[in-house]
Amino acid sequence: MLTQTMITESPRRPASKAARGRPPVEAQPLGGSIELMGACLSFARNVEIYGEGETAEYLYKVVSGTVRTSKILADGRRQIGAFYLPGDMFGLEMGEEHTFSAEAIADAKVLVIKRSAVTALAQRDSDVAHELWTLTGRELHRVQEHVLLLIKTAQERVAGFLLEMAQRERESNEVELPMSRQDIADYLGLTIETVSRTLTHLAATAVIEVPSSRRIVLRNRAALARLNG
Amino acid sequence: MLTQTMITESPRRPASKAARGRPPVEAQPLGGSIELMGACLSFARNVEIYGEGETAEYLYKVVSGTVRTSKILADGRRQIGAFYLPGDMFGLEMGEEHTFSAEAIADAKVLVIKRSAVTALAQRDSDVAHELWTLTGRELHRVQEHVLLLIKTAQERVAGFLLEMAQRERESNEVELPMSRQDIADYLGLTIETVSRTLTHLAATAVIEVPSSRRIVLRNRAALARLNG
DNA sequence: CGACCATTTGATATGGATCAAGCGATGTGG
DNA sequence: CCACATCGCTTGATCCATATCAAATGGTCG
Repeated sequence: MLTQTMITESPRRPASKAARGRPPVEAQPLGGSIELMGACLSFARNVEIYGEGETAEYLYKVVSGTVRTSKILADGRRQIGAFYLPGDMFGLEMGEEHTFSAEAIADAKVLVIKRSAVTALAQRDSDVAHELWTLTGRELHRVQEHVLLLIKTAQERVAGFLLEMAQRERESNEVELPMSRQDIADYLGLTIETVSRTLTHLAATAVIEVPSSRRIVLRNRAALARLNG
Repeated sequence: MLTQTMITESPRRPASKAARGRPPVEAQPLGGSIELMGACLSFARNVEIYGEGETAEYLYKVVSGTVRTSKILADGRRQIGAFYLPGDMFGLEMGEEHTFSAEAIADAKVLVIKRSAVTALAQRDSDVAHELWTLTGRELHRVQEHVLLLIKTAQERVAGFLLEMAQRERESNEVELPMSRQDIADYLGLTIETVSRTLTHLAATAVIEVPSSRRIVLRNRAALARLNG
C-alpha cells in the first residue's frame, strides 16, 4: 500500500491570501455565458470542496489557486484524476453524484454555479448546451491523455507531466508546481521516491533545473518531448 | 518495445458472416432517435473502420461483432482505448479529427451516422443534444474507470477486465472474449505473457475456468471483485 | 533553537518485462 | 490423408524498473 498524505483539515483562512501568486483570470471563450451567475467561494489548502459520492449540486470554476480531484481505492491507494488551474472548470457530472472528490491544493477561490440552473438553461439555449458538451468532451480528451501517460515508463510520465504543466502556465519555461510530490506521484501512478529520483535524474542530465522543490525550469524541451514518447 | 499483432488487411468478406454468434441488438433508450438515419456497413476482422487523424465525418453504432479503438505511440507501443460491443456507440469526437483509430476485432456490422446531420439536429432538438452529451459523458466515465485499472497490479487489472466484460454480456458467468490476448494486454497496459500467466493463475486458484482460450467462466465472482481492489 | 514536514538519497526486494521455447489448433499443399 | 507451416497462446528462465524500507537532509514555523 502506498503511503498517503494525511489530509489535515486546517481551518479556513481569510480569502485575501488565496489569490496570491497568480494573475486574475481573464474571460474565457468557454463559460462566457455561464460564469456570470455564480458565487465565489474560498477554500484553504487541503480543504475538501466536495466528496466522492456526494450529490453533484454545483459545478465549479477555478479563479485562483489549484484544485485536485481524487479517488481513494478500497486499500487506501489514491488516484488523482486531474489538477485544475485558474480558468479550468471542474465538478461537472453526468450522473447525480460526484465520482471523485475535490480538494484545494493551494488556497483557492472558486466560482460556484448551480447545476440545475445551467442544465435548465441548456435545455432552451443550444449554445449553452454546446458549451456543456464541449466541456465534457475536453475532459474526456484530458483523461484519454492521462491513460496514455499511465502506460509509459517513469521517465516518460514525469516528462509528460512537466510538459503538460508547462503548456498550461502560459508557454513559459518556468513551471511553478502547486502540488506536492505525493500529489504528482498519485497522479502519475508512481511513488513519491520515483518521482523525486526521476526529477533528480532529469536535472543531472541538464534537461531541467530544480531551483526549489516546487519550481522547475525546462532547460531542454526537445529532450523532454523525446522522453515523452 | 512490445511485439505488435500484425494487422493483416484481409479483403472484405460478405456481410452475411458478420452477424454470427451474437443476437440482434434491441432498440436502446439512448440513440433511439439517432439510429434511424444511418446506413449499415460490414467490416471484416482486423479491417480499419477509421484511422487516427482522419476527419471525423461519422459516428458509429455496433450492430454485431466487436470493435476496438487504439492508438499507436511513436515507439510502436499500442494502447487500446476501448472495446465496443453490440449496442455501443463509438467514434463521436469533439474536434474535427478522430483521436484514435477503430478496427473490427471480429467481423462486424456497424451503423454509420453522418456527424453533421446529428449536430445539426442537436442544435434544434435539445433532446438530441442531451443524448450526445450523455454519450460523451458515458465515455468519460468509462475512460476514468480505465485510468483506475491502469494503476493496479496485473491481477487486479485482469480481474477488473473480466468483470467489466462479464457485466456487459448480459449478467452471465460465461464470458466470450472476442479479442486476442494481445488486445487484452494492450488494453490493460501489460504484456501478453503476463495476461496469460495471470489467467492461468486465476484458473489454478479456481476463481475462473478457461475451457477454451476465448471462453472464460467466472467461478468465483466474489474473489474476482476482491482482487479488483 | 527545535519540532515537524516535505523531499531527497540509499539499499534491497519484487512484480512484471523480456527473451526463448514449447504446444495445440487450424489450414495448406503434396 | 498426412506432413508441415502458421498462428495464437502458454510456459519457463532471467533481468530490470520501480516499489519498498530506511535514513539523512532541508525548509518552515512556532
